Amino acid sequence: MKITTWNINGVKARLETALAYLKQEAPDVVCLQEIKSVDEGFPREAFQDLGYNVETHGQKGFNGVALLSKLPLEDVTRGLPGDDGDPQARWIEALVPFERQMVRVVSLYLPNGNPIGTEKFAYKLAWLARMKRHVTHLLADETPLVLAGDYNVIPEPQDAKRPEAWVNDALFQPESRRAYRALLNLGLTDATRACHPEPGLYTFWDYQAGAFQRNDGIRIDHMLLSGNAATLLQSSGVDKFTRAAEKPSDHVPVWIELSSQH
DNA sequence: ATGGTCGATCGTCGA
Repeated sequence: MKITTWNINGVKARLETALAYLKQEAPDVVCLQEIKSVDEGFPREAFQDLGYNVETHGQKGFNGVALLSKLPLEDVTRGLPGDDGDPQARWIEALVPFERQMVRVVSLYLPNGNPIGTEKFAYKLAWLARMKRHVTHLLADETPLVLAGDYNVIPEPQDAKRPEAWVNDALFQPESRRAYRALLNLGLTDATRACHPEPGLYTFWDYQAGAFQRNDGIRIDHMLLSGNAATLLQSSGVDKFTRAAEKPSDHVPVWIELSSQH
């Protein structure tokens, strides 16, 4: 089973780009972030025509996440549990049939948190703490867990072409990185890093100042796997070629292949 | 040091 995560930076602006990619790569499950659409405005029929079941958690203007799956999605949860008053649409989880069992898949869009020293950064850290609490609950279940999305965290210096350029950015703050490590320390595996230990692998390049042409990127889109999901991990990849196409997102798709066969 | 580019929406914020 191939699972892909992609921050598409607006589903309306990216519709033709996204459909062409999905037609070509045909992942079984797709986790989308930054759909920037309300649920009623999401072009679900276009994805259904490619054979996907569609579940969205959107809001007006910003944020918004979605799950697409060729097999039916069950037990859909919208919103990160732990704060019913949070209006920001950044989390959707569901169960997906896999072989003779189920896998729990999450599409998440972690807060950016810039600028540091503001309520936006405090919200990012609070969100990370809330995510850790919820993931702890999810891990108490034996269902394999895949946490896919835009984490807005540069885990290590090797995850940036120019780490020195990010020292005052919320994505590379010690507090952000510490909270991300605390997630990993629950027993999660960074699937991309597990398959590709070498530095220089990025998932985001700013639109500005020719960042992609200079390969001035960062790795902030991650797939974290529970232990029993990591056992199923066969391969992973980052589809950098999409960043060079017409009307690209500033993020590229990240994928994993899961199977119990060797 | 500043501005540089996109998307949603239509002046300006968020990234």
